[in-house]
Amino acid sequence: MARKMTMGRRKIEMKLIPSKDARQVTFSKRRVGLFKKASELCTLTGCEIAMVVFSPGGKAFSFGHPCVGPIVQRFLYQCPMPAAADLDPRGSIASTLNQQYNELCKQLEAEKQHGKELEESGMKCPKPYWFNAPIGELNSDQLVESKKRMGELRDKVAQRVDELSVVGSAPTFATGNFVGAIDLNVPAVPDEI
Amino acid sequence: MARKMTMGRRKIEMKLIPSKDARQVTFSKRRVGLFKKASELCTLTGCEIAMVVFSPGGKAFSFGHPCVGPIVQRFLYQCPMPAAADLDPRGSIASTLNQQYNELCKQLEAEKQHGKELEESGMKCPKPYWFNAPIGELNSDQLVESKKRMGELRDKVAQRVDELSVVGSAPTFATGNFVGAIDLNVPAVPDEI
DNA sequence: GAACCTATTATTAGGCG
DNA sequence: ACGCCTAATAATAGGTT
Repeated sequence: MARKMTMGRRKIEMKLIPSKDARQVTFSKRRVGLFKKASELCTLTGCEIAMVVFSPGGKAFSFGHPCVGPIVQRFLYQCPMPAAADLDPRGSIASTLNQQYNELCKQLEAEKQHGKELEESGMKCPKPYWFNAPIGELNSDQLVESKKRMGELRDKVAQRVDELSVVGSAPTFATGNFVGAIDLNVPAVPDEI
Repeated sequence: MARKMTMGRRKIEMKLIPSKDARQVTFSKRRVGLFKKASELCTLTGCEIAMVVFSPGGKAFSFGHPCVGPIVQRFLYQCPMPAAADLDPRGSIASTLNQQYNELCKQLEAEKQHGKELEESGMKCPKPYWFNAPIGELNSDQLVESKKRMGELRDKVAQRVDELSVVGSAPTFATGNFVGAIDLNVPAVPDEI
């Protein structure tokens, strides 16, 4: 009876891998797996995916089906055009943004879930007015939450300003030169990782 | 002895799923799996990922860590782009806000790693704000008004972010990212101004 | 659609060359 | 870095609710 040749796969904690070296190994392996999953999703369902990954070392990888640029472009500038809005004033913008919002909720939930195994905080934060709460009265968790929500709000404000600016004036670089090449498993920036 | 309750997982051909219905099911399941994989890669290795997915039905989903826009911009332009100012006349302000936002993202990530994030005190789904109305439905006066109020809100957010930054720990991250029109965090129900 | 279920397949952590 | 190996974990096809 042959002895076990390897220890086999082992469960790992879902936190930043301490060893920089092991981190790189895991990154390489999992990046391939991630791209493969994306590729499979495309062929199975015919969807379109654009993905950009910056390694811990700052090296860029990208996956695109059919290619990164157009998809990103379509995502970023989906409906700000008045003409497009006229075609579907409500559905287009609302439904798309709504999907994205739901996704955000999912991500938040997932991350909350991860925090469950750690301490609990029993904090209450009963505020419809978290926005105006005196900072001095916030505890640690509330502070964190407040930061997060301010960040989200900031993001939305930025987007809204952009949208309003575009509508209010002429769209600028919507047709500019984007990266149109098909990048598949190819580092965009040759550099050390 | 209980009989087999299900057929279990079965191998499938790696080609476009014929049934439109089954395709949608597979898309939904695998999209979640893909995003989870991406999330894990981020937490394990500290990398940054931006992903945009258009479902076979044309709906947009996105994943970003810490957020989609800056990563995409960084990929497309590698450095701060001058043309971005065209999108927003108040470029400097937006730039400052964006930088602060990136700092907050980093801080949040760091604190999350410490396991200090948790709690779901009702911030799962932020209430819709007055500025959620689809731009396509706004008339000229509403646009002007909306712009004005967004400006005010932006200033308030900036102030708030400053306050939180001072209270929080030291920020890091020095990349000159620039935010365009970004995804995520858009309240579900459109409202009127 | 989403959530749960379970048998099965797919992925991968840890080693080693 | 790349590939190979293996045992163990993770994802998921097909169902049901």
